[in-house]
Amino acid sequence: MGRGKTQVKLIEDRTSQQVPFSKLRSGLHRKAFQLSVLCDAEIALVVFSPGGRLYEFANAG
Amino acid sequence: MGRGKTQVKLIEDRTSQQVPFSKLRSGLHRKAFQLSVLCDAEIALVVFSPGGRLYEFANAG
DNA sequence: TTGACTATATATAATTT
DNA sequence: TAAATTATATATAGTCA
Repeated sequence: MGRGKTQVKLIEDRTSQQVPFSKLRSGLHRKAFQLSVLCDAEIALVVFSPGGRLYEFANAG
Repeated sequence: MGRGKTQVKLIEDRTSQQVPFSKLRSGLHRKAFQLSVLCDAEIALVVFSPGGRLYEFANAG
């Protein structure tokens, strides 16, 4: 998306991963939230960054 | 998205939830996959539909 | 950097078949 | 009708402050 078309392939450089990781993770979280609200779905989402940091989303349904 | 703007609020009618649920769940899965590949992230995603069906995505990192 | 912008790719609501 | 299409809303890659 955006100005360039992205290949779904590994961004090799760890530093270059950081901004995309942050943006995509945040978008994924938003989508999970929307699905949970719109369709009354229970969702758990767990993401570990390459650096080993944990991010999670969960709703109680 | 699409032709109408969607409110982030519960679709009350269970039948009317079904198509959006299927589309949004599939989009969420795709986004999770993209994040896992692009940024070498480990992700687990668990979704229960209102009907109690389980959908999951996980990558081994 | 971290965040804002914006041009453009993508996702999807409504529609059609 | 379930799948394909299409028009449009949304997400985001690249850019810049």
